[in-house]
Amino acid sequence: MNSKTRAKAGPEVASSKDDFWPAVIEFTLSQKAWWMSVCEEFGLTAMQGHALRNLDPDRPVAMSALADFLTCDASNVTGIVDKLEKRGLVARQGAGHDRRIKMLAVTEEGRRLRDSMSARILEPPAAIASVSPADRRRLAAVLRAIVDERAAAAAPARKKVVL
Amino acid sequence: MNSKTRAKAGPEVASSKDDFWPAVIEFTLSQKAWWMSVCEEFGLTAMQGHALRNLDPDRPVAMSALADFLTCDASNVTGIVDKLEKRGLVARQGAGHDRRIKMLAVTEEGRRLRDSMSARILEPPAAIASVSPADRRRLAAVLRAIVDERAAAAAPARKKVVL
DNA sequence: TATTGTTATACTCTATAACTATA
DNA sequence: TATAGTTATAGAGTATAACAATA
Repeated sequence: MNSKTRAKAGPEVASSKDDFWPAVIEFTLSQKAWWMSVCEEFGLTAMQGHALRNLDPDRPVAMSALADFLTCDASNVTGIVDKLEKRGLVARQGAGHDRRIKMLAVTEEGRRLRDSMSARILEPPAAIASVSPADRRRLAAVLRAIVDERAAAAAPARKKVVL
Repeated sequence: MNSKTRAKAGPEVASSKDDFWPAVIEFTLSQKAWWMSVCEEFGLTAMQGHALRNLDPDRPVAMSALADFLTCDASNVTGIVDKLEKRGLVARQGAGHDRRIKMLAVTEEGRRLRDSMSARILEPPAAIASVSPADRRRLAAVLRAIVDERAAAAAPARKKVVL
């Protein structure tokens, strides 16, 4: 049921142009389901998966940085990290220079799970095999431009470090 | 912080190819935040927005069909529809031929809100303006192919009506 | 005073299981 | 028996507000 089955769609004008953005939106929805299923494979919820994905096995990450990445409140991160820590995937550590800050380190078990999940995520769908390198570059560029555009619109007063 | 800042990345092989899929994943995340903000504009949660989007102003939709679209349990849909109905955006109706089934009709107020939201959603980001019609067709086809592939993998024994 | 993270609280989303009413 | 939807319950995510420790 892809629907939008309008009885009569009226004059078929610029259909190829108008289909692009709807296709992008439809794509996004399918990705959500895909992400949940991937996380489920590893016994994680969607947010726990996002959190673990953002952590760095080589270098502890501050709670606040994780909250920033997940775009959710710090109090929320506390609960999410609690569950990851209870499962032994991450560990809270002091930051040393600033004792308010807590850094999140990935445990050995967490690293293994994270690596497995990364490999799983990066399995490209078969459907992109036929796409030429040029098209890949173009599509990737478009998607990144949209990301940047939306991010700029959503966070007008964010850090926005101008490297 | 796009990171993956590996100290030494080794031989830089096929970098343009390997960046494609990561770009797609990153895009998906930004879309989630975007969708939430759009729904918020209209006083809806993300799921309420999805539900309203799937309903048809011209033709009532069964609860079960909505559950299917949202890929969540029927008991969950009950609560989501409760809130939409309490706000006067949708109304439960009998199906006539099968009195177990409840159809969801969009109210006049619901239709207005839905139309506004649709218009808002279909505002294409400025970033896609530079993409040629030919590229749009190709890129849309890629995205739809991925959607179909993932849907087929996720729902092997689904209805899958072969129109 | 301001910041980092936690706790308390409340609401939404989520699934499972038990239930009602149909079929 | 099987199906459509509800209710009860419990776990997870979510934000706000109040708080402790630290800067």
